[in-house]
Amino acid sequence: MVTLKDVAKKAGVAVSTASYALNNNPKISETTRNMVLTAANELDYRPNGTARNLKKQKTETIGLFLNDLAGPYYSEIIRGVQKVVSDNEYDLVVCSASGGTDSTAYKFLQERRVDGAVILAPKITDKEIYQVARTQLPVVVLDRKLESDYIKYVLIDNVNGSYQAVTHLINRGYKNIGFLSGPEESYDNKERYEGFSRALNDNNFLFDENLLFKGDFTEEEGYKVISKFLKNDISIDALFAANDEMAIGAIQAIKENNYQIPNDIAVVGFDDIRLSSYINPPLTTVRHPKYEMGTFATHMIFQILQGAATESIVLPTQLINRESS
Amino acid sequence: MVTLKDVAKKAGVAVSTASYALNNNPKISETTRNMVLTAANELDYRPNGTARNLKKQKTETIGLFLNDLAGPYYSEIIRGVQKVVSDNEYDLVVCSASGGTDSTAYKFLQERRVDGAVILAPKITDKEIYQVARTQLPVVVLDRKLESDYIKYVLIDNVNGSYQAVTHLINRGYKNIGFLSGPEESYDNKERYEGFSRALNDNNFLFDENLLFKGDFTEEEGYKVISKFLKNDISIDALFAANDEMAIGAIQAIKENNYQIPNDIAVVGFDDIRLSSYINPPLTTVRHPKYEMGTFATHMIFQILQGAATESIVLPTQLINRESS
DNA sequence: AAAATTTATTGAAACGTTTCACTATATTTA
DNA sequence: TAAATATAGTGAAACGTTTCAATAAATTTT
Repeated sequence: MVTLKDVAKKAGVAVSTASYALNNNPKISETTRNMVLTAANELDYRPNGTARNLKKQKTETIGLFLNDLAGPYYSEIIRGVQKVVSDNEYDLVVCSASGGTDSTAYKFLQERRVDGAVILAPKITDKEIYQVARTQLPVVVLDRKLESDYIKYVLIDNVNGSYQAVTHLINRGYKNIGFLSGPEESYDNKERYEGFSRALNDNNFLFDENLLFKGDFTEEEGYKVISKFLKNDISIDALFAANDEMAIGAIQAIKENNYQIPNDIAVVGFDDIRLSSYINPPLTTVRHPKYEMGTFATHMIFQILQGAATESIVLPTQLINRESS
Repeated sequence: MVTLKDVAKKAGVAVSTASYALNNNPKISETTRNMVLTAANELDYRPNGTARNLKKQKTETIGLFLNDLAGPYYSEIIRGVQKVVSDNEYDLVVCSASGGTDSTAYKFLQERRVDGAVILAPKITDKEIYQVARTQLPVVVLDRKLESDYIKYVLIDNVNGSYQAVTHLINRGYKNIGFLSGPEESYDNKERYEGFSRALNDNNFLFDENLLFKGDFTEEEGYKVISKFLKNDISIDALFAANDEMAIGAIQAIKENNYQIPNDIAVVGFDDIRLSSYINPPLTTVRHPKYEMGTFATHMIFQILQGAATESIVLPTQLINRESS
């Protein structure tokens, strides 16, 4: 492994000179700089990032920590984060947060291997986030309402989004609206249920607890739960799913039971994932600005790193009317 | 920032003792270990990963370098890589390779911030890969045929896959088969074209150069190119697209021009992305084992790290027959 | 021509760990 | 009881950089 010391020796200068030369410090004369550069070239020298990071006490790297690296849902958020990180000439690493306290996410946060973090990973607890956040490690969360000097949030208006979706169903004349729920502890799920409830209340509907279906945000579970329900009963004429994945599973189940969508049963989802516009029938859903979540969140990280003030924000949603309702 | 020194001072022991204690070295007595542990707790000590990495000369981190972090195509590969990395109790970071020599991927490779790399990023040149690969940084490539002591590849049998797809079209009686191509310099594209050509040859078809459509692997471009073609001409009865994204764009174009799929024009894609089975009509395509690409590649990395022998491999593909052909 | 300033280079400390080689004490063996 | 061994803890070097403070040489100012 060739180090700066080797380069310096070969160039016949001090290590410090070599360092300055390679970093284009103006104190170094043109001639010595060239000597160092050629030496470095000939030896095929590569600076050691770890050593630099240790000395400089920063990594110029932002971490994006996700529960599931591969979720289709995240694509646009990743793009947004990537954009702002590169604009600031920082690096981005995306890490998994599954696996609790020995997840990569947790380690990277604890061990200061990033200078800032965008978190969309319910598995990381509030407590852990409070522990790691500080000036040199600002955190922006996308999956909960958490705030302190170094912690900000970027959320979407879940309540309003589902309120609109459900109101839309009511306006179209649907009477018995089911709720296909995500995991109970999920912040997004809770908020979406809240919007659902409020819309019912405001229209003097009362909610039949039997129409609350418990899913887990996966297509598979949406399919299973609704299949099972339709075997015995068909007391719903509309279904609001807490996310698109489950809505897509539900649609599958409904079609397999030979009900018409939206005539017999209407379906509305939440998220507007790519798939939603391609399925049959195309899914009515609540769109939210995923790319912007990424850009805003990352922008906030850099604001905090620079000591500037920032405010947490809640982004608006938009109902996308398609043929499933 | 509380360091090991602070912990040692508080516990009244030497720094080395504190280090041994925290790392559960058996040389340390139960009592001192506890003293150190309580001190660490009280001070809320977090070890500095960068310092440890520097000293240990390794990061226990594997990098997965992708052209586009957000591509839907990558999901399963990521899952596969993640699996094997966690099984080996290493960490995974996924980084973008867009941006050439100042991409994060390039920097991480150069600066030894990972101990091994899985690369699926045509933007990183062969030369760069040759430069960085070595015992302490084995590389497995998924997008080209590159090999040395520390570089292995995991590829899919592109030629055979498209050969089968095209043979399938011929067997069904299609006569005028177009090829919707990806970027010309893409390894995958070249191989897929090769399989296409061979299938035509072996069946004594000769290829009309006018039926070679130049796309870039995106849905949008597939749509545009085929739309334009269908405006003037309809001399094809089948289309083989070098990937599913373009096939999906083509299907859209064909439907908009009021041709029936597969009666007027059949379409076959390559990759079997999730969307392909949901669109209308469901897309016939060539499936390849993405998850396994990830697991095999990562497994090979660890083999090399442990000084064991490994062989590059080519994985088989499978024709998935759906209603678009 | 001496003093002051600028320019180019350097040695050494520091970043926060790990780990080798050593010492002091306690325990066992002959 | 002396010698040998085991146990528990320590000091210091090392990992590869960056950067401060110091110095030497060259240039400018008085």
